[in-house]
Amino acid sequence: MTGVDVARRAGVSRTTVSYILNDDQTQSFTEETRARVHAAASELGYVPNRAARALRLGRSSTVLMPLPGVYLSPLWAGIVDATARALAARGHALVADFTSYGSPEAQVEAGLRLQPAVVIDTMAVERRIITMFEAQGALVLTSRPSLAADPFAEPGHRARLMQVEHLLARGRRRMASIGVAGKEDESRQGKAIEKLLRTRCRKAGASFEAHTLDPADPIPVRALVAEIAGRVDGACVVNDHLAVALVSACAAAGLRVPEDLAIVGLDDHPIAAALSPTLTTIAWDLEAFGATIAEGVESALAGQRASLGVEAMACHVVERESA
Amino acid sequence: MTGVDVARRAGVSRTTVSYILNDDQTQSFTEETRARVHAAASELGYVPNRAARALRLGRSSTVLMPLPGVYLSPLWAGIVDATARALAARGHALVADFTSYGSPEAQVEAGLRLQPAVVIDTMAVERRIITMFEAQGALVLTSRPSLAADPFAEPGHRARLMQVEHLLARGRRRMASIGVAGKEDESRQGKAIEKLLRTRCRKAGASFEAHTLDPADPIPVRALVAEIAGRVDGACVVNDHLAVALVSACAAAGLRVPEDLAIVGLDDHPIAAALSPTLTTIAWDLEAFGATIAEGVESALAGQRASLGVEAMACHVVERESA
DNA sequence: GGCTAGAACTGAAACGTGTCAGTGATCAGC
DNA sequence: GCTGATCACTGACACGTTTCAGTTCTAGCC
Repeated sequence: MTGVDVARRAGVSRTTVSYILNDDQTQSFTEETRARVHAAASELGYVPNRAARALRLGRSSTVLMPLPGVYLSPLWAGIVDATARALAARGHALVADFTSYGSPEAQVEAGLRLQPAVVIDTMAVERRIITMFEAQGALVLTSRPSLAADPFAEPGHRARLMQVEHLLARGRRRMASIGVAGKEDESRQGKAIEKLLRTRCRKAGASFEAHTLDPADPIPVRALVAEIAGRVDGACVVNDHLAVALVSACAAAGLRVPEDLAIVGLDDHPIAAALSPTLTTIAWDLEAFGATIAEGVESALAGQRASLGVEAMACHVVERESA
Repeated sequence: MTGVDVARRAGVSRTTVSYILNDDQTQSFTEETRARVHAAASELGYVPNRAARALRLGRSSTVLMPLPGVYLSPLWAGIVDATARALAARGHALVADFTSYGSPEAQVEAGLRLQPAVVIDTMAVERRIITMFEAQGALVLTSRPSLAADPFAEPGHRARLMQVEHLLARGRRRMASIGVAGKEDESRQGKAIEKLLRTRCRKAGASFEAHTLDPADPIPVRALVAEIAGRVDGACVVNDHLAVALVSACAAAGLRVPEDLAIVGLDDHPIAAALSPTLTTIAWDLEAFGATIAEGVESALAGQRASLGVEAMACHVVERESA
């Protein structure tokens, strides 16, 4: 089923078919011709050949999202899900590459093999990878500039603050923030968030302490529980993965949740709802985020150097048993 | 950088470049010409245009793996990771589609938009979706036939059996199997596995009972713990998600793990290692699996109706604190 | 020397699009 | 009644690749 078949069926030239199906505004056709072409196309189940179109236009309709190493988090799966649907509605195909090819070079090579029209930089990957994509001539849509402009618009900050607000509203006044001991980028972010939360606690007359942990190792989590038991009554944790480990360590240490220690997680990981006690957490509203990315892709393709407005990523408290 | 540039630089025709770079066995060239062409290609950093090649060949080099709704499991991320790397080594690009488009129709439409050379049926999606891909003319590589031929070669069976063996070896003689209340396909599999485990327990002189749960709801997990407390001393759970919920419910009920109840999970979810007590589980060896899929893709493209030998997916016990 | 076989290479035609540069009508304006 | 503009539509080319069907040249054979 090609454009020729549609043209023959509608009794027009292939050129006409192309103009009409692409809704070219510079051309004019009678309403009757338009209808005939559309009818013929849908009767024949015509779908434009992707390869031919890409060849002619010099770019594919593929949008690439490199995300190596973040697959542990259902949050990212949710982001990808929402983005893919928003892009699909506009005729683009999102390819999320979670694969860990080993080296950044291999990652970029594998990504470039798809010859994507746009590469989305979600800040989840090393900056170096993005730079390499740009060096190879890929069109990159980034969220970094807007973050630099106003770091506190960053969703991570708002979500963590929401945790503290929830704990304060529940009467907790001896607060701890628990993060992961991460890479440079993350820990810089971590410092900024810590400062934000500390300020908020001080304003509320609450004490505040910050801790960082290696999420792969349960031993420090247990040590932390022993350390803060009795001293702290509210903990906001950087993600649900770590929060689950914390809840579990509390149970093992005989610390009651939420009576002795209220715990709020982040991301609404599916396991959070299955835990005993069930985990109170912050969930993301991803639909709007996906739509924002799709818009960014459109304007990037239109030639404007657009950046992502991640401010659009809202969140809300999911109140369960742990806080 | 096109084939024309390479040809000009090497002083040969475009045709020659194509034959040599594709290593066409039906043509002959002097070693010297071959070397010149390869040199020119690498000096210019020539990469064949994917769209042009797809247009000419009538198929892309994209391999699609539809996986809607399984993103909760890091297991699948691991499978995709291994498969993508194996395929990348052979010049294919794997696209794993985790997106939940709502309807199977939308899923298939989005998948077809990529015009993949091969669609991989991993049994994670509804059979109906696969049928629709086939109806649209896609080349489907399936693992179902081989399973039908010998269901007990299926990895799920071997892994569950391994759980029971581990518990038996630890002296447990009052066994429970805990699965999820799932869809038709899964529950049929569930019955087969249940039978297998029951037989094994009987042979060892151990008691056996089977339970199924809704993984999204913690209440039945707690009810189950209350029910089996004191009666059962070993539990093998269908996945780590549910196993984490179980460990957590035991702690809340005051049941000691592993002393009162030993628990073995499945999949080696990253949270399993962070729990208190850490979760003993079964981990998959995914590298070989990825290679098997890549081979299947090659032979499917070569025209042989190949099926996947999922028997290649081996597994092993990861012994931690819970059993 | 004439003939064939093969080696080494090339010209040209597709694959299905998008789009520029037309073409023949019709129509308003003077 | 001519001109120029507008409408409705089309012919033909280009995108970069693969591959069929040659073409030239050399070597081997009787």
